[in-house]
Amino acid sequence: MSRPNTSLQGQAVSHDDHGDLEDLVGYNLKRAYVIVSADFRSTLGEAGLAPRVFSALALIMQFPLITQSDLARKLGIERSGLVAIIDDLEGRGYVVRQPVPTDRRVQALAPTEVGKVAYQHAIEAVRAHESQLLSGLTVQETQTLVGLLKKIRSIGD
Amino acid sequence: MSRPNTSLQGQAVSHDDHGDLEDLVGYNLKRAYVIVSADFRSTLGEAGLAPRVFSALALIMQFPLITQSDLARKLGIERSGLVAIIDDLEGRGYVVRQPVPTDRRVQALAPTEVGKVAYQHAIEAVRAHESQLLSGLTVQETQTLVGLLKKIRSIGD
DNA sequence: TATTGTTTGTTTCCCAAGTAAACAGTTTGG
DNA sequence: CCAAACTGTTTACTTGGGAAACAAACAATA
Repeated sequence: MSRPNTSLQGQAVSHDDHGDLEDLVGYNLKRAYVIVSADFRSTLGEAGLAPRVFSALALIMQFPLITQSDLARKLGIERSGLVAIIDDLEGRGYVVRQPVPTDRRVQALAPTEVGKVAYQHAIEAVRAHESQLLSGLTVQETQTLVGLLKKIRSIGD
Repeated sequence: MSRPNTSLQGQAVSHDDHGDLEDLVGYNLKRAYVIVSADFRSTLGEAGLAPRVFSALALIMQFPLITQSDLARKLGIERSGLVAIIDDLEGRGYVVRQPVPTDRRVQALAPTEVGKVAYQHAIEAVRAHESQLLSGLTVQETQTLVGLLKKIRSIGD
């Protein structure tokens, strides 16, 4: 309980007082995420795609005819939550739900032509804004950051 | 529109197809945050402090007698949102709202003795779990990560 | 064939986190 | 002194997401 530090890494803990929170990965992760996602929203504007809708569209572009269940798995959310996202995309005419003859339970998700060009515009805008937001970081630093984040992501199988 | 890349950094974009999302900082940030915050919640358990409540407590420990407005500013949330958080902490007996004679609008936040020991236990548990969750990263890498995240945080003034 | 178990998309209900707007009480600056 | 600004708070709203239930469809096995 009051044993100071028996961690694997024997991290020195450096117990000054710039505050405990500043050393926690989770806290910094959240604060940084808030900033980046706010930038994302302002990029795609008022009636633009929400982050999760954009992510879904991106994965549909990458894996055309993917199933809703598979997509939910890739996104790390529940199938039930995906319904509204696909409704959104279908409502914009970016995606269609196509019946699959070989398995009448599933509906494959296919991007429309409109969806394709809309996505291209979106991804360009997002990339541009993101690289401008992160202009305080070198390309090296950004790559390092992404690499480390992926390393964390890989923990979750 | 179809201009490939006019970004400040001239990042090579490497347009293979491992998917656009994987290169976006925002996406990786979010996915990583989900994992770390899930770990946080499992650390503090069912009836434990929510992340934001923990953060508030940590800042109250660091800045005793801080004002609710100041705390909200430090946390980057609205004053209105902080009310429920302080209600939570006060309900647990970890914190008290103390009237301040010199300014009768404000109520200074002070940790109780119970709050202090509860916080010590919590921060130790959080640190232990976090360093175990991130045992796939070297100490160096973790420090680098935190440094880069702080750099992003510093963008938001 | 009939039955049992599983998967898919969906609906409905719920919850957590956070913002925006309004408000009364209280400073504070011109 | 009075208007402007600030404090904590309530209420209503939005967003992102999970849990449970369900009918339709499929798979496997008796």
